[in-house]
Amino acid sequence: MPELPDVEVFKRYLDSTSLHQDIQKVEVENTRILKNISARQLQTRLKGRRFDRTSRHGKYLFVHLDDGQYLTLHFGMTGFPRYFKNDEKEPDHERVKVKFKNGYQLAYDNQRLLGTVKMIRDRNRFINTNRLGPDALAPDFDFDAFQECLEGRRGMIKSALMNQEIIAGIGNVYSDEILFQAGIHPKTSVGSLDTSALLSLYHAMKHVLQRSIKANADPEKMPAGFLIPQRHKGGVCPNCDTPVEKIKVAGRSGYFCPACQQRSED
DNA sequence: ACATTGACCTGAGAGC
DNA sequence: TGCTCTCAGGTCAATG
Repeated sequence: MPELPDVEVFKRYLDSTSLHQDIQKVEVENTRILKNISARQLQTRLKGRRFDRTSRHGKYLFVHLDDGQYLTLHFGMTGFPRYFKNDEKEPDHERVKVKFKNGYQLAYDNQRLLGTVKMIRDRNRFINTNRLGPDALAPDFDFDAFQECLEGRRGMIKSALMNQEIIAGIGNVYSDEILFQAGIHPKTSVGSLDTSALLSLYHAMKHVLQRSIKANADPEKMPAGFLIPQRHKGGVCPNCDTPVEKIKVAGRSGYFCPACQQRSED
């Protein structure tokens, strides 16, 4: 699902396909995906412009326009971008198409309609009003900042990792992987983690996210020793072959290895 | 102020 | 075959 590594891969995809081209027109197939803007307004604000560069914060992708605006994309659970020639076969669930003068288009595909396409003028304001925490991979998000974010939290660590107000970018799948690499049970309460546990959690977070981007966020290309390819019924721990267990944490299905991720007293 | 739960949304897959 | 049920999971509003 589009979490930080997936969105980073999308970002690089846009960088290598969609920058510096004149936008000819915009077609909106489903307006539900648009949040603060009508289809007509979106067209007006994009037509004749170009994409200069992109940036990412957590699971949000910002496409910087040449006039200072930002096309802001969130992919929900099933969203992805695709750049292709106008006469090629379209993806199944195109919601918004940005057509360039060169005969190609950038399509926003999203089966389940839970994502958003917005136009904004102030990136920092957007991050503040949406109460997004620091991006998990931001260089200045160091261990001290990480520790500070989790201070005073009472819930379960898996929920905290997935909370975008605390840290931006981690969702259900990668929170499982991070906890697995750190050897921490998903239901461990945040307050019961000591400094050494927090330290291994922090390093696991950075390592898992960076390594996953390198693997193109593709489960089949994940390094040996990753849990992600085993996140299903019948999966086994890559370290000890113990069958993985599935539990509900805050309404989400979490997978973990009951042998490698023992629950400490809390 | 914080944590948890249910609704939103669509299609795949299970079970009968 | 075809129907119904469950599940997937990011976010937000409602509730605890």
